[in-house]
Amino acid sequence: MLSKKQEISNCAARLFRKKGYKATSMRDIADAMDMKAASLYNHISSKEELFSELLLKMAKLFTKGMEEITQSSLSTSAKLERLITLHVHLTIEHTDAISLINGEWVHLPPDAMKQYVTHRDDYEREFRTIIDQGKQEGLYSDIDTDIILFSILSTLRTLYSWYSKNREYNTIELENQMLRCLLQGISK
Amino acid sequence: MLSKKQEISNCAARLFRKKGYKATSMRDIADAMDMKAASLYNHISSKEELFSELLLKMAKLFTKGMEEITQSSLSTSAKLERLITLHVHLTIEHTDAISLINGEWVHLPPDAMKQYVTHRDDYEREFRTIIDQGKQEGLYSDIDTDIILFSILSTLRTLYSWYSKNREYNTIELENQMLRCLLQGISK
DNA sequence: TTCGTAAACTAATGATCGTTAGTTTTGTAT
DNA sequence: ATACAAAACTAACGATCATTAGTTTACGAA
Repeated sequence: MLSKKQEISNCAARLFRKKGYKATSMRDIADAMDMKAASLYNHISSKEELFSELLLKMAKLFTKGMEEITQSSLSTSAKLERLITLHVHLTIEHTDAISLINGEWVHLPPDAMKQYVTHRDDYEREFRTIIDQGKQEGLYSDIDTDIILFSILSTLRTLYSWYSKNREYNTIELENQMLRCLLQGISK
Repeated sequence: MLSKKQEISNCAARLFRKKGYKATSMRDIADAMDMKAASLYNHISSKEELFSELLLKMAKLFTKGMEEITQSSLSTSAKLERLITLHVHLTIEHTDAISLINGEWVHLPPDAMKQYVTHRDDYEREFRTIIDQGKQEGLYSDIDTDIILFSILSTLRTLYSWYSKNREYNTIELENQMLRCLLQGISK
């Protein structure tokens, strides 16, 4: 049984994704919850906080996943593979909330924005370190590290969109295809 | 010398990208143009139309580029390469406007939305056809065509973001790196 | 049954939004 | 200089927004 606050949060995530944060009114959320807008404030403190908590929760999940991977004794190539499956899993479990990390994060209030950007920059820096390490080990081609990073991340960050239209896809098979596509490329 | 309307359009694109369509007020645009909001209406007819024209202009540029490629006598692999360089060129020339195609298009009014989605779906269908053709010719691996398409498109559609932080990057070198990254993958 | 609290409601507030009406300024052609 | 149109301005409109205040309802513990 989900708490009412959690229900509201899930509901808001779905609407924020569909209509955007600014275009989603508290009345929209209330309607979807079958309540009046004012009643929402018995459970949440503001629209901004509702939104910030959603995004920061996702940022922390990524940070935590990254920590576990970097602190492991896995090989470099296995670390990169784990990063990819981390994205796949979080996408499947939090499809709506994860959709907000691409564009809607700009609507974060200043304080949450700072925290969010810190999480994001840290994450990208550690991701880049793993790619660089792999290049040093001779695993990867000499394409610009930033381009590799951007290419992989943009695919992983947009996966929610593709997944929403292909929910029946087998999870393990999806992981497998993503790994092949991102690591080996499409050419034979 | 740009027309005032074109100046407003460029200005709006920049603000829509930075703050989002809904969060950008006519007063914001007017401030950036050093005018009063009401004066904008001597040049444009509404905020919605300003936005719709921006997005439909981009959609049509992609449709036109795709037409030229599919109707050419290039080899399948050359067609795919041309598609990638088409994205690179349009990204460089219309960085702000192109940023709107990822998420902000949901704010299009119904009529423009229909046109936009038609352009987009047509484009993706033709893109998919080229990938399938390449697979038949034995050029590409047997990864799910939809996953290949989604992976390439999400990278190309997010290029504007990376390019904004790396404007000094040599265009030809950028194209080259994108081609290698998207076609051959990162593994050695 | 009664009491107390959690959570719903109605109603209203001030702010901001896109847009219009009406007026004044600016610049150009005669 | 005069006339005219383009384009700026001020002021205001009705709508919608997030949020608050005050009130009523629902419900479990005593």
